[in-house]
Amino acid sequence: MSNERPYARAMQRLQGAGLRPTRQRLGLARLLFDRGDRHVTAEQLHGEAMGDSLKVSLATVYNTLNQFTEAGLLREVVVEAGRSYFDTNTSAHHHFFHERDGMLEDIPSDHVVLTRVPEPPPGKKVARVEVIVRLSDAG
Amino acid sequence: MSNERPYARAMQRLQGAGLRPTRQRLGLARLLFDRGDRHVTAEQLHGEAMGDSLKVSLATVYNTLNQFTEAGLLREVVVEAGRSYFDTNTSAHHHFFHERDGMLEDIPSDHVVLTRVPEPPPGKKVARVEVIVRLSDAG
DNA sequence: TCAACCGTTTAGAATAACTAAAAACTAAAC
DNA sequence: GTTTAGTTTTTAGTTATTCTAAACGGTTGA
Repeated sequence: MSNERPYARAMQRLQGAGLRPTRQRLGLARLLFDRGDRHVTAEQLHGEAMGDSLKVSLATVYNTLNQFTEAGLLREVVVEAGRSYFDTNTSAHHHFFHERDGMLEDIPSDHVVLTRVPEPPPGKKVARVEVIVRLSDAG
Repeated sequence: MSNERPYARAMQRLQGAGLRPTRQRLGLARLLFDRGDRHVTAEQLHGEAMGDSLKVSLATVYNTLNQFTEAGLLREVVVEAGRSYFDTNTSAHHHFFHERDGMLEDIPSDHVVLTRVPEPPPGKKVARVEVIVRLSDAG
């Protein structure tokens, strides 16, 4: 149904977030959100955009990813020094991190149960609890 | 008792890790390990060294932190893009991260209980489970 | 319709964190 | 001491990310 208007969904997302639908943003939004849950780095996304003949600079990719994150369309996940992943799944969930190849993968939410969550210190509140399960090759 | 030989402990640690006890490494080890549990960045530690009139270059601080980490004396914790913390507590434990000022703090281990830990995918094993509780100012 | 204005967006330049390589130095072994 | 092997420093990258100034595009008024 949305074959005729491939940008319709991306457009809606941008409008909902109060971001102007520019060619670059639409293109990136489509790459990000029209392919199911994804975990991308800025570099990767830039590469995909090039391959998709969308002209964007890497800086714009960073700007866009940060704006999307700010707007709540993405979530930034930091697992390794010097590399940020952006996750299209913004609901509460956790991650496997494959140390060998640097891949990030969602953990189905019911597979982690935190029975006890620590009290925040006075004057502070818990913004988010993040669980990262680091995986290595089985011995 | 160790007042007379302030470097004795640091010396032992280095020897245990098979690292030559040079002036820089001894000085840094002392700053790191003789003050209880700490979470430092390379920049911070370099600053402390300077203040302690220990001549070390920033590159050496980075090298040393990485060597100590490799040797199991430290653990690297990544919570924010573009900044690594090194934790002198290498036992299994978790962290509060204060988003406002970028401070990292240990969570007493019995304050987090993971009832269910996810199965690793086939061919993989769990190397480590990391819980980060992000704190913001209470509304 | 056109032009002047003005906030927004973009992309190249700049910055910060970190690493690598080569030369200068130190510690330990003989 | 001299040699050797391991360390530190310096310098020069590299990489991820941010800054900024110029280009864009939409809006208003003529």
